[in-house]
Amino acid sequence: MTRRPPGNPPCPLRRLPRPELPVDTVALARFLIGKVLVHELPGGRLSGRIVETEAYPVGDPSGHAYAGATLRNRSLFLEPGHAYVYLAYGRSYLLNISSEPAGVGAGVLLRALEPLAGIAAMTRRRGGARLLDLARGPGRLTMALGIGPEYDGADLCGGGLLWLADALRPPGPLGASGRVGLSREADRRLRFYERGNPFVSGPQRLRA
DNA sequence: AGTGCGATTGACT
DNA sequence: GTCAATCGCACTA
Repeated sequence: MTRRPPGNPPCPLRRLPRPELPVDTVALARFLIGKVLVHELPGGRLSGRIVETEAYPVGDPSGHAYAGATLRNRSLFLEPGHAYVYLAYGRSYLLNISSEPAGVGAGVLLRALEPLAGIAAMTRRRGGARLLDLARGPGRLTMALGIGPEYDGADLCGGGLLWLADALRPPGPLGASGRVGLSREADRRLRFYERGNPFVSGPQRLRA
């Protein structure tokens, strides 16, 4: 290992500018695999490599924007790269990244991260969970990185504390499967993941 | 004002 | 593998 001068970040991370994000929902879901989600906190940086996503495109009856904009889902109608955070089952906050042009409601759910920076802090936030379980699952991911409802509507391409970085290395081959936990549209292959990555969530039958 | 229901998780058989 | 916890939101009356 090469020694670096103190104070330098161990890895160079490049912020993803909005023009580089695919506007199309499914394209964005595939694009995000391998990219890095970063949360800057006073205690240090928390980050993880995105290894699993799900697309909720326009016209999808399972999508939260399907019935039109409401106070809850309005973040899905923002330009690509905004956060849509909502509470599921009264206990877990789930993070989506909006897609499609402004005024069109669609997004991509982040389902799992491979932890990179701040692993000790993430482990504390997750109550001492094992490394493999730190951010494996959409609710676990937000708990590990300290992402809550205060980030609903935040611009991840806008210079804030929560942001997207380019991949440190190219992702391996992508797998595709049906989405997890849906009663409707379960057959559509809108879940994407890095094949063989142990940090991917989901039932075994969906791993393939 | 009341009701039903999740894009889940962790504990338990 | 099964199952209950938990609460904001959308919808009905």
